[in-house]
Amino acid sequence: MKKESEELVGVKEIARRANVSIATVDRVLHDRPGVSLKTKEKIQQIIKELNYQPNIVARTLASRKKLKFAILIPASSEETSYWKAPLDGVLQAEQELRQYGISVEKYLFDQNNRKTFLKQSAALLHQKPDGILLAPMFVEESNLFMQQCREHSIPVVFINSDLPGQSGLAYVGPDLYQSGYLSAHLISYLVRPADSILMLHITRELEMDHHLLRKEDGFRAYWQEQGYTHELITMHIGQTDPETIRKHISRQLKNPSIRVLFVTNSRVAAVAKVLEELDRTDLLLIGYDFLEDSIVYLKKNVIDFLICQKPQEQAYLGMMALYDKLVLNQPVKSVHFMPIDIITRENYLFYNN
Amino acid sequence: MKKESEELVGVKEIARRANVSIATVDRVLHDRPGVSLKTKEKIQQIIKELNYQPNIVARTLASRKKLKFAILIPASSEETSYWKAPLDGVLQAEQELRQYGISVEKYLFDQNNRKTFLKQSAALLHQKPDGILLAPMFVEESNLFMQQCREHSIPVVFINSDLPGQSGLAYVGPDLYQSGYLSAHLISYLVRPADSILMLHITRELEMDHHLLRKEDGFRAYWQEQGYTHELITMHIGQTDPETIRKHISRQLKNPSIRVLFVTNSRVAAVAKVLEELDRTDLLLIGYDFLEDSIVYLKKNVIDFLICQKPQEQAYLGMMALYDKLVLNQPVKSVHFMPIDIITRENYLFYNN
DNA sequence: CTTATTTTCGGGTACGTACACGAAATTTTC
DNA sequence: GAAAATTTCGTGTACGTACCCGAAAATAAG
Repeated sequence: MKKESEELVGVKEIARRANVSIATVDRVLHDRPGVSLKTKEKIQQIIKELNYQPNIVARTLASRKKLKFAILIPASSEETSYWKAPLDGVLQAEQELRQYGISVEKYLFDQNNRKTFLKQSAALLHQKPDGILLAPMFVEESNLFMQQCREHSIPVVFINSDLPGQSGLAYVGPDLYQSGYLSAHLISYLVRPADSILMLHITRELEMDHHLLRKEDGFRAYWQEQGYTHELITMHIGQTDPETIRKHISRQLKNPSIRVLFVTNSRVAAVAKVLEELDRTDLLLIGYDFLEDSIVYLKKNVIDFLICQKPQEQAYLGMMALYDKLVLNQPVKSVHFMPIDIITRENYLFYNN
Repeated sequence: MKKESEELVGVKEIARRANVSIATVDRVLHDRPGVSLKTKEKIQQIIKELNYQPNIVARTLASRKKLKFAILIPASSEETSYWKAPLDGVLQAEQELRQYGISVEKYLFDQNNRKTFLKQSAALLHQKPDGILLAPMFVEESNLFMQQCREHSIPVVFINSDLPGQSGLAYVGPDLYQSGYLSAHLISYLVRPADSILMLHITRELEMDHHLLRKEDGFRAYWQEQGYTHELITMHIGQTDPETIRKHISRQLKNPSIRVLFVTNSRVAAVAKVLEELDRTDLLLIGYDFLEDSIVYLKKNVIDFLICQKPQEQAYLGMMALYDKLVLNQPVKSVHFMPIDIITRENYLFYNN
């Protein structure tokens, strides 16, 4: 608890006290060679005494070396435009960071194709960026990637989902468990005693996206805590084309007790389309993310609730965390959970994705 | 959607194109006199064409005029040390903002005394700060204060509670309604069919802190939605000394059906003390805020849940919102809700206030 | 038309740090 | 011992903007 109220001192004052030039002080500050051990120690002593804090503004202005950030996230696709929002957040951050001399390299991969992840991650590392924003969709591949980042001491910020057991610089995204838990809570209002619930993981990756499973965990935890006895049918649809989805769902709906469908990602729009075609809009449908397609069905009463987690802000804040760390040299919150927003046809107009 | 990818241009480039000196360009940029209408228009035209964005870093470094922020929040008191956390957040922000040449004037008032608010707010305005962080504890007085701020065009950020019907620059704090709603949800797990619930507003101000009432609204909304029929006893204790609190509570506890106590602010510690003295720690107690006193009772099992809303971060983020607006000239989120954290004796050790 | 006044403008320095370059001091070499 | 090599250090400029001060141009006053 030493007093922080010392007047702002600069290199000039340090140089004056040490009877050297500011260039020498600067060399010590950056641990550059060309300073005798004796004067180096003297200067370090004075720096400590004065609790010198470099002026970041001046440093940024004068600094020649420009930082380079890189992002590695899925591309927005036909299947889902979800990833457009995070990309927008990145662009917003890029806009603001440009005047600090920071450039942003964008590497997008196909979230249904691990190979593209590997390829893009290799290309990214080849650029030797100073900081990375990563959506770790594939656990194994991401772990390998993190390994390499650690070797190059490049800080990594996760968004959208965490990487279990990996310590990046920070995670900015939903509390997936809570998110599933909350969905369960919502659904508990809608469900009647004898109803069954169909939980749908729609993703092409065989080893299901780990974050979907964490949502399921949260969901089941709530259900168990409440002691509910409704039948809970989990289903993984590995093909994401409309026909396959339609086929699987219509088969399941032969079970007349199913009255609630819970889709664990943004593919809820595809399910809504199917329900509409099957003329089963009487079913209750809950899913994720604020996509245009989904909003259409929300308006039409096919989708009942959407749960959103500010994807754009996730990416924006993730980029800013890199800036805080690498430019301002500030400590960064290691976990930043986004709010869990509930969207209905009553409030979607006011929602800010 | 014009492309933003233009190279970064500075005043120098503008001056070159306009065949004038950078000083003249600067005068136009700051709307200072001494430029003929003709050249002024020419320069403005070029500025627009180039989509010139001033370099904030250089601007901050060169700027002579230092910004002054001011805060107007309750002082930490004997009654509750709650307000220590927001003050810490302010200090943290001050530390970071100092190198941008920003100073922070602190005005603290007694949250039990409207007069001190008036006095301090007058003193504050006399300083003519460039931005204000306000905890609007007293509705009427705060409205008056906001009026004056508007006249001087000083942006104001609210923390802790919003000011209904007033439009400040931003609000950073809890969603009070949701907070009460969540409390109700928590309590619904604890309560048994025949139990009564005692809701306690402990505050000296006659017109109860409006934010307590909003918590009550949220609470009652949940209760109603669920169709619960438990007796819900609301009580306002206007004296905050231990004896009065003890007297009121022990009187109420004559009612044997009361099994759950919900305290709508940090005075839950005082209630816990009473329950301990009365040897009624069997009662369930839920309250607000992560204060040392309360944690003691949480550990001792007298308090069952605490609900916290990151008071330190509220203030920190509020200050940074002023910085974003006034220095970076960036748009600011008008509402920033804090997470609603649930603290128990199992997880309090890991909580970051 | 000359002088005084006002308007318009440019040169130059400052902000605090980074770093190139060359000068001075020291050490090494023969 | 001097010359060469090396180490150590200071001077000066740059980053992009703000703003002082004085010069030049335009206008007004006599």
